[in-house]
Amino acid sequence: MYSVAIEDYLKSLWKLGPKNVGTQELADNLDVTPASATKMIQRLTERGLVDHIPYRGASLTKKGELEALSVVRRHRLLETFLSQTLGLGREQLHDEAEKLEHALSKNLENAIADYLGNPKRDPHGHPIPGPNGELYNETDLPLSDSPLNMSLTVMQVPDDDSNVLSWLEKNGIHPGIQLKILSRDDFDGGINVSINNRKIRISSSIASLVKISFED
Amino acid sequence: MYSVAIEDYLKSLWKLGPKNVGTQELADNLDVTPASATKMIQRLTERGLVDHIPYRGASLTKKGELEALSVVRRHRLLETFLSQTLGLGREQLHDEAEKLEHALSKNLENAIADYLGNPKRDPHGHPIPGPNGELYNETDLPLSDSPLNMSLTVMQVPDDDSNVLSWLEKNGIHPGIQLKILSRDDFDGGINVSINNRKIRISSSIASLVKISFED
DNA sequence: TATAAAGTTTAGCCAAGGCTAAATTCAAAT
DNA sequence: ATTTGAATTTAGCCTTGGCTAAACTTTATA
Repeated sequence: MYSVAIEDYLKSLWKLGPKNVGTQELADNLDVTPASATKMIQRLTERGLVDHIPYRGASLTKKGELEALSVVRRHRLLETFLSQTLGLGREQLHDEAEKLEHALSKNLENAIADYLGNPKRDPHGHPIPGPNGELYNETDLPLSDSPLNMSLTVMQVPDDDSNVLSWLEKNGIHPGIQLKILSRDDFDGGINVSINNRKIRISSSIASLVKISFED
Repeated sequence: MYSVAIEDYLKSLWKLGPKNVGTQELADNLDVTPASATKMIQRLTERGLVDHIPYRGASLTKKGELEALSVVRRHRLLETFLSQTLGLGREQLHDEAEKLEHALSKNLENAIADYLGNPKRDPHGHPIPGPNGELYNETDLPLSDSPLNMSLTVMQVPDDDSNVLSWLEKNGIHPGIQLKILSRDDFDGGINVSINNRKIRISSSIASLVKISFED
């Protein structure tokens, strides 16, 4: 239905939203020039996928959002599928799914969802939109500003930075793992956590990318 | 590396080869106009993927053939993978693999081959080229001109005609099945075969698409 | 052998999606 | 209030891969 490029633009707008997204920010995210982004925004606007106020930014229409969620669903189902079947590591999943997501038919999407038992999260803990774009209420919080000395469960890690992912994996941090924040460095925001009686220091930039919940 | 269009042209040239392929035949196979095919043949020739003598036809160079075999390998590995994991029917596999094959990285190709144990044939019985384009000697013969009253093993069915495939499936004909030709209609070439004590008539056009061997 | 038909190529057009350079608009700071 | 700089848009170009219509080869037929 939609081209690879259009799907990529919608996905980026969704990731950067729901606020109005600037041309520069979008262009950076897609690795194109601002001029290219402007042109595409105009095309998407014509197709009713995007609302655009010149010089003010762009945001997805309902139609555009649904299409974006469909891409995100395919992406996350693929990650889950590749993880379960081939046992790919979390740091490999994103790039592969990024390519395959545009070539996944509705049929195959359904077959995979079925095979996996309609999972609610992918291997990074990111919620998988339902077949009609349903996305359940997100309540996970950044590890960076969670309270000390509570038992926390890691719920989400980033999916698109394989360096960060490799570091997290090496230190045993992934969805499902329990940890406790022992102390916080007031200057740089870094935290000391304990995982299975090991102590690890996590920089604030990484900690802000890890989401936790208080449940276990 | 190569675009979807280029990969499709190489694959078609490979399927229609190894003889010189006419512009019309190629265009028909790809559902484009002859003029478009001509232009692409010229581009492929410039890239050293194709040899072209104007008005006489085109054929793959060694480089082009290797690239084509790489696409075919991805296609057949994907068919095998989707069949094994998701249990898709033979008549669904081709179209899905057709889309995904262009988005499959070398890494994923290897992971899938590994997972499957480096299979030599796909679910239609078609040989899967090796990672460097190795294709083992093809000795299977068309069912249409096989001898009567011998125990034959079905080795290959077509992959790209879901109607034919559905008919074959409905009649229990797929790779691995044993059958015997009871008689042949001298006028239209249709044959009467017995499969598990059932008698079935197979038209000559379908019989020419089914390949058999004498081994069991 | 001359001509018609079939197949192929060329010419010129189009849309998508990039780019650079120049013009425009908005916002921030004098 | 003006100016300056950053962000955005426009203008114009490029490549890819389609298309149609017209020209050109080759092959088949009369």
